[in-house]
Amino acid sequence: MQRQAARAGVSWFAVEAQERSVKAGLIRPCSECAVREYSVCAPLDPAEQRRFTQIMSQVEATDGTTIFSETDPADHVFNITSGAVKVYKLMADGRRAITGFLFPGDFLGLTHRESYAFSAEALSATKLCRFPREKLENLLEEMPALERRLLGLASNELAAAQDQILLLGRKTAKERLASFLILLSNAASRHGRPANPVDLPMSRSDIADYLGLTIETVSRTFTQLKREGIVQLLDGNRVRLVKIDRLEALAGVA
Amino acid sequence: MQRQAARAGVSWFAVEAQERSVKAGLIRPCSECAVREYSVCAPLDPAEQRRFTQIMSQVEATDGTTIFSETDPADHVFNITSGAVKVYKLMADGRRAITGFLFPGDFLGLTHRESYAFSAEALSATKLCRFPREKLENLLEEMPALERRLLGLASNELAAAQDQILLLGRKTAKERLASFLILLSNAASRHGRPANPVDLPMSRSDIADYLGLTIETVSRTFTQLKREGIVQLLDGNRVRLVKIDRLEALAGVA
DNA sequence: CGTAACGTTGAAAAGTTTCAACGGATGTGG
DNA sequence: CCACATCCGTTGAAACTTTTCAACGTTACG
Repeated sequence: MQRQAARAGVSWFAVEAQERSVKAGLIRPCSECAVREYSVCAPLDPAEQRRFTQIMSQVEATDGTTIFSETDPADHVFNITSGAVKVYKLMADGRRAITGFLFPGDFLGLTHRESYAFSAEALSATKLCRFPREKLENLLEEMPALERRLLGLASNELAAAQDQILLLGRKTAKERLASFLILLSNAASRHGRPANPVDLPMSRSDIADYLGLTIETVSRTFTQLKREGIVQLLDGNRVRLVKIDRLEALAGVA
Repeated sequence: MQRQAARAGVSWFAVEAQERSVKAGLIRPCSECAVREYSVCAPLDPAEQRRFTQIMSQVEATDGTTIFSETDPADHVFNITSGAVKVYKLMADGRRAITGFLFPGDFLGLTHRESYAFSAEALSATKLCRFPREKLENLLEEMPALERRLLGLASNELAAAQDQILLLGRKTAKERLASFLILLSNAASRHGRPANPVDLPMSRSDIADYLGLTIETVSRTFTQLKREGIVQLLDGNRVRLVKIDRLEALAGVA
């Protein structure tokens, strides 16, 4: 009856991220923030890009730092510059579902609600660009191209969420893990990192809460894939995908 | 190993929905389409609303009609006028996950991809307003207020998807059904329909594929809730929520 | 009125979880 | 520098929830 609650201690302390307000004269080129690098403001002209970067400040979070909690007022939108972030929802008894992992270039906190309905925590040392929501919305009124871009990002997130719903609703543990490894591999190559020995910056507990399983099942399924020669577990939390076709078949070509 | 495949025959035949192209002189007031009624074009002035309705045509679908399939090119966006729609994804072996149920006022098919990555099927007699995607996008360039509205809708959909991820990843069968009944009840009242004897326009099979369960488990869980006096099963596929506080507790106040 | 589709119920089977123990890595304090 | 505690991942065995297989009753419909 009582399902497993999150075992990892959850960091509830407030954000302690360093904040360095960016003076007009000190704004680094856009590549400092992920905004240009990942073509978020590609549709903008230089003057617009400048206005965009002027309302932003930079924030840092170390491993385990809570960036915001579900109940916090949704005052800011973030764009990840470096590092990795997990996004999750909690139940009253501590059960947790990780709804996604975010990497450089991804937006975080886009919502039209009073409060974020989810929490975000850094997986590793992470840098983010932070935009006051109100100022961003004012800017969007003048820059429809940027708004279109955000709408596109939101629709991609929605497609990813639907894939996750299929995974959680209908896939076996083995299929879930296979899907996860392929997802991570694709995300890595999309961000210019090695796709094959894929890096797992998150713990088994995080993987379990992402796949709707327990850490034991995740562990057992890893060893199962290993025994079948489908993957190799390397040190440094990396996994070599040996039989990618087998993995893809298991994942249902996700 | 082999999980249950969808048992219901899936309609793969092409859309046979009647299409009545709307001549300029014949455009009914916006209330005919859900656009004004649900304030989609509230931010628009009358002239803009008129342009908006001019690119739209009306489509009807009967119970079980496939509106589009996952592989279809994403040429149109729909807005539901009346009826109900289920949105789902299929695996190669027929396993199915219903990612959502849509009701009048909801948008359908908003994506920035080549093809819809999901299928949509009418649950009952349904009327939709159909917008050619290209024309809609052209219009959006001139009407940023409408775009902001769509972004808001997308972010709501995303929040709903995350709730569903928590449900599928971490809730028990009983909690899932409780969450589902409360969700339907809230959706009904939001659309001006009775909230308490809540109407279930979908089959047990649909509910099962939405909750990541089997039809048998859904059925057993219904009788369990009935035995505990939490709900009453009425005829006409309606359910009376007797102990709403118990239901909400089970759902985790979703 | 018969047939098919849908929903319910029972019993056995399966997959996953829970409980428990162990090993390795990491970090801290004596 | 080592003893010790802690955290994380792995593995085993039992327990449990849900699924699978099967049968039956009801409803809808030709």
